[in-house]
Amino acid sequence: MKVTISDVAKLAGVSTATVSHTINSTRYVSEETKEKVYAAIKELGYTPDASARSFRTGKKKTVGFIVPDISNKFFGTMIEAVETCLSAHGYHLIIANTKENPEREEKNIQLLAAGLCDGLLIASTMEDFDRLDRLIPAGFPVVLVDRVFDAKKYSSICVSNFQPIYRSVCRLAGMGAKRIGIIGGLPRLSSTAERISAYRQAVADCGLDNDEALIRYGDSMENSAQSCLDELLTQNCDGIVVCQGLMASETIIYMHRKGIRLGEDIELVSFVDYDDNFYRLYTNQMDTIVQPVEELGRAAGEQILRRIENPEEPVFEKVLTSAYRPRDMV
Amino acid sequence: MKVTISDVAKLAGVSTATVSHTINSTRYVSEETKEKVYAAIKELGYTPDASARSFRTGKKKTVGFIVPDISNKFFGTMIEAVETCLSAHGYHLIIANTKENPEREEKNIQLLAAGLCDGLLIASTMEDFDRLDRLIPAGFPVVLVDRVFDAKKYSSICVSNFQPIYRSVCRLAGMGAKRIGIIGGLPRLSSTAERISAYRQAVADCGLDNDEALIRYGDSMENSAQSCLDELLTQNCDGIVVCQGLMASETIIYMHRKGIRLGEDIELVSFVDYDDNFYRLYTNQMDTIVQPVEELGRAAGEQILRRIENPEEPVFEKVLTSAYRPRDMV
DNA sequence: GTGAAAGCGCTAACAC
DNA sequence: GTGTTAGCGCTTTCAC
Repeated sequence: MKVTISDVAKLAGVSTATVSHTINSTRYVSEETKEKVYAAIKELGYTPDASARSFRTGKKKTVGFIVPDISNKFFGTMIEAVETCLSAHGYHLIIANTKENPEREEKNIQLLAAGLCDGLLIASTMEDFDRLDRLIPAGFPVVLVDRVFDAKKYSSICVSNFQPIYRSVCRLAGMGAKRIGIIGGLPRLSSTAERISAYRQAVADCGLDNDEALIRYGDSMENSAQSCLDELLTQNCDGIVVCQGLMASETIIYMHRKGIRLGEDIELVSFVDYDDNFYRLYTNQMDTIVQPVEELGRAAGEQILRRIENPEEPVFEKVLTSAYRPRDMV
Repeated sequence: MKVTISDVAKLAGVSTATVSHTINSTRYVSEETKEKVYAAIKELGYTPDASARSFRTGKKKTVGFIVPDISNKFFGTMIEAVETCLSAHGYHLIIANTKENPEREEKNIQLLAAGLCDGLLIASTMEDFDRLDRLIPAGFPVVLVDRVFDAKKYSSICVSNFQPIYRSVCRLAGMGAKRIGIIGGLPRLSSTAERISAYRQAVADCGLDNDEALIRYGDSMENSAQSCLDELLTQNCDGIVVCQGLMASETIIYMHRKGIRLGEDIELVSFVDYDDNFYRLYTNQMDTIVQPVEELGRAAGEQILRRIENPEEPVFEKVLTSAYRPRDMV
C-alpha cells in the first residue's frame, strides 16, 4: 500500500505537521526530531504524493508549452532551452503539439489551463487574438512566444523580423537582383506579416519590381516550399528570400536538383535554423539569418516563472534581434 | 473566486454527486437534470479542477518521457509521435531532458515517478540497470525506449542494430575497402554495444583489418565526431561507418572541408536522421540507414498506455527494424 | 433517478 | 518546539 505522511508521523512518534514542516523546511524543527523523521521516511520509503500536494497548495510546479511543431528544429531547440530554465527552478514542462492547427491549439489551451499547469507558454498559430484570449481564465499566467499580437494583454518574447528582411532585400538588390521573390510562412502569423511588410518596403525603397506574384506563402511544414519555388521561377526571379529554416533547406535542395547555382544563377537569403549542420556548407553561397532561439526559450522560461510567482507585475515585452550573416567571402 | 462543483450543484438545484455523474457520464441522469446542470455550468463558467480530480482518482492522465537530448532531431521526431498518440487518448506528455547525464536522469525519474505521472517512458543514458531500477517504485508503469537492458523486467521498444551495421561493413568491403573505421555513440549504451559487436563480427567474417584503433566513440552531441574523424584518417581508413545522425552530418561537412570526396576517396555508410533534408543531397554518394523513429514513438506511446490501463499484462518487447538504403545508382 | 457524506494526502492556521 | 485539525474539490459508496 501507499505510505502516507501519517504513517511516517506514527513511526517517528510525531505529528503530521512536524513531518510536513521537516520535509519542507517551513518552520523550525529540532535536530533530534528531524533525525527521527528522516529515519522513519527512509525506513518506510516514503515519497510525498505530488498530486495531493498540488491539490492542497494549488501549485502544480508545471508549465505548459503550446508548440506549433515539435519536430521542427527551431522549436526543438526552444523547448530544450525552456526545459533547462524550468527544471533549474523545480518546474516541469508539459508539451502540447498543435501542428499549426487552431482547433488543436484551442483544445490544448483549455486542457492545460484547467488546473494542470501554473502557467502557459504559447507560440500561437491563431490569427485572431480574441479567440485565443477567450480560452484563458482571468489572471492565468501566460507568456506569448515567437508569435505575438497587437493587443498588449500578455507578456511576450519575440524576435524582430523587420530589419533582417529589409536588409536581405537591399543586399540582393546590391548584387544586381531586380525581381526578388519571397517565401513567407503562414500568412496569419504576426511574424510572417512583419516580414512581408519589410519586404514590400524594401522593394519600394530600392526601386525593384513590385509584383504580387513574387510573394508566396508556405506553411513551414515538410514539402511546402517546392510549389512556391516553381511559381517564383516562372516569374523569372533573380533573387529569393526565404522566411523559415525548413523551407530554406528545401529551397537549397530544389536548386541543386534543378542545377541552379546559388550565388551565381540566383541569389538567396534565408532564415535558417540555429546549429543545423545543413547550412554550414552553404554559407559562402547565400546570406543567412539566424534567430536567437535559445535565448528566446530561456527568456520565455524566465518570464513565465516571474508571472507565476508574481502575477501582479506589469506586462513585459521583449524583442530579441536576429543575426544577419552575409555570405562568407571566398 | 474559483467556481467549484458545489457552486454548480447549488445553482442547478441538485447534489454534487449528480453534477459529477453528469459531466463524467458515470451513472444515469435524466435529460432534464442534465440540462439544468449544463446550464449552470455554462452560466458559472465552471471547469473541473484537474488536480483535485487526479488527487481523488489517483489518475493524472500524464506520461513522463525521459529524453537524452530534446534538440536532437531523432528524439524530436520521437517526441512528436509519442505526443500524438498520448493526446489522442486524453493524456498529456511531460518532458525531461537529461543531456546524456545519468545524474539528471536519476533526479528526473524520481521526480516524475513521485505522483506526477501515471507512467514513464525512458530512453535511458544509464549503463547500470540496477541503478535505474532502484529509482522506480514497485509496480510503476515503465516502458524503455530505444535503449534497453538485458534484464527483461520492463517492457521495451527498440530498433535492431546488428543487421544494418553488419551489412554496412560487408558492403564497404564489397566496394574494396580494407580498413573500415567506425564511430559509435556513447560506449555505455546498449545500442552502441550492439553496433560495435556487429562491426567486429563483420570485420572478422570479411577478413578485413582488425584494429582497435579503427573503433572510435563520440557522444552524439554537437562537434563530437570531428576528433574521431581526425584519428580515423591518420589510420588510413578507406571506409567509415557512422552510428548516429548528428555525427553523420558532421562527418559529411568534415569531408567537404578537407576536400575528401565521398564515394571516391572514401566510402561512407551512416545512420541518418529520418526526414532531415541534409542527407537528401548525399544519397548517391553514401549508403544510409534510417531508423523508424515515428513508429518507435507511436509504439512507445501505445505500450505505456497499455501498461497504465492494464498493469498486470506480461512484459512486452518490440524490436523494430531499420531501413538500409544503398546509395542511389547514378 | 438522486442525495448525503466520507475521505483521498497534504499544508497551514491556530493553539499550547 | 510541536500537536490538532480543518479543509482544498472532487468521486463514489451507500442509502433511499
